[in-house]
Amino acid sequence: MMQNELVLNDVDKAILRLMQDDARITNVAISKKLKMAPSAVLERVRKLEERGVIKGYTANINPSALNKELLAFIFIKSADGFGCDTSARAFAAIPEVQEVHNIAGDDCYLVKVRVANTQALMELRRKKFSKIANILSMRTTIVMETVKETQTISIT
Amino acid sequence: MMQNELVLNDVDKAILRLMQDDARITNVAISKKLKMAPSAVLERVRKLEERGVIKGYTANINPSALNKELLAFIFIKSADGFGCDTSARAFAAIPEVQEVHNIAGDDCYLVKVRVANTQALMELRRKKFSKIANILSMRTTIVMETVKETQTISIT
DNA sequence: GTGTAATAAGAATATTATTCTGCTATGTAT
DNA sequence: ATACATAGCAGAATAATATTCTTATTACAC
Repeated sequence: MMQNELVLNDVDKAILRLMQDDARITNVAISKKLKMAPSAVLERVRKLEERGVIKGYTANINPSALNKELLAFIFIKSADGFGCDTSARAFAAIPEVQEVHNIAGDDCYLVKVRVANTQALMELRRKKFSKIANILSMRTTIVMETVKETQTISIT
Repeated sequence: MMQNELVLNDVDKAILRLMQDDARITNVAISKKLKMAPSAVLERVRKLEERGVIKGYTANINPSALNKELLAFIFIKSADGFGCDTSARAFAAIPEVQEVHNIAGDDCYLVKVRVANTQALMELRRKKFSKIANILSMRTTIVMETVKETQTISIT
């Protein structure tokens, strides 16, 4: 039998902690920290990838280096029916859109976007969002300062 | 002279694109795609790291594998004075908090949290947030479905 | 021209990744 | 209890990669 599809043991968690902290850590480094053989670590990492526990690896780039210093959240009311995420997919297809969430309470979406400046934000709204059907209203909130921004999940 | 502190050329951008897409890509693989020597790529990657263009590398972990399936945004009004981010730092120190933004318009914070379920969210509010001084009010918005969630920046 | 700095290639070496084999523990069916 | 299958890990051998160092080239300032 196998029922370990969803179960992570302590070794898995330790690996995830290390790779979440530094995705470019070597297998050898992991194996030393965990006092295991590199081959055993490799096997576990592969299984974590195969099982979809690890979805991928990303480099975190400084937004200002790419002249993308303006972060904003846009609340969008849409005429999409229940279970229909047509406009959500359209939002997601825009490169400047980092996140699209269907939020409770107001039958609307919360969209996180990152652009160069307020002018670019205006252009994004006019040229990209305005083309998307079903949008009833948009409310934009601009971020003045970001104190913390990670995707890190606390592994206990 | 050197004024390249902030300037990225096409090679840099190509490297960033590749590493943003897959942070565990090898130097050799990058060098083949870019038709360069591995040593040259390595030198550029190191400089990107040193200059802070690349802030780090992260493994993207499936939240449901870690039983963190509830995402929520909390809008917090605080009595912090201007330029004072005492409570923001307190928010950032909480492991379940993934993002803390100082947003315009309502002298308040937008905090993104990831927890197991609604019960855990309640506990987080009671045990962690309620201890933080200066909080005037909190409004929580629960995410029902996430259509897109990345930190990826479009590199043009 | 001359010097300097940045950039990249190439070769040599160190380190790591990967594969494969075998061992052990665990659980299951007979 | 015995036999069998499976998961997990270690160890060794080999393939691949990372890293260092040297050299060449270019661009640019003086």
